[in-house]
Amino acid sequence: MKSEPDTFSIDDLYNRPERTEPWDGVRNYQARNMMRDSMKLGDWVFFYHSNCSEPGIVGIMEVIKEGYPDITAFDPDDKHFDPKSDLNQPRWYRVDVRYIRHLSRTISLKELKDKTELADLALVKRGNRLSIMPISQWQWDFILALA
DNA sequence: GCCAACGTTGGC
DNA sequence: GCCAACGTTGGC
Repeated sequence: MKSEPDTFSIDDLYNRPERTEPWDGVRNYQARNMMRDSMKLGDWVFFYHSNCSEPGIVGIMEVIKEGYPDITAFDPDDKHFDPKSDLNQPRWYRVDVRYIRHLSRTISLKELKDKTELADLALVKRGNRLSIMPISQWQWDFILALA
């Protein structure tokens, strides 16, 4: 899962009550589908810092609540308000995540791109702007071993 | 700040 | 259903 550290960093997550945060404001259907359908209680997730001086994976968090309607879509004062999201048929979903730990160092995007073993990782594929992407167990283990 | 690579919108 | 225009993402 990506986040811009200027907006919400892994340190921000660490400092939240219960070190927990609803991952709201996502307004992309593919990312929505993953939160609504694929991410399961207890799943571990890499926290990725995007749009910053050193983009890369910085830590690990855990899904502590599976997909449920993102109520920020119903709030006209919210930055991510979507008038087309119906209360009875919500368009957007979110999951809750909890901080697990920082990695011992940032695994930079550059380093991930340089590993031929990770050629199939969605994150390093050209033009991929999705803020939530799948990862295989094998890829997960490989990346963790780099830290 | 630039710009490539998207995703969305809306006229037709 | 097509596609041009527009907005956003995010690396660099």
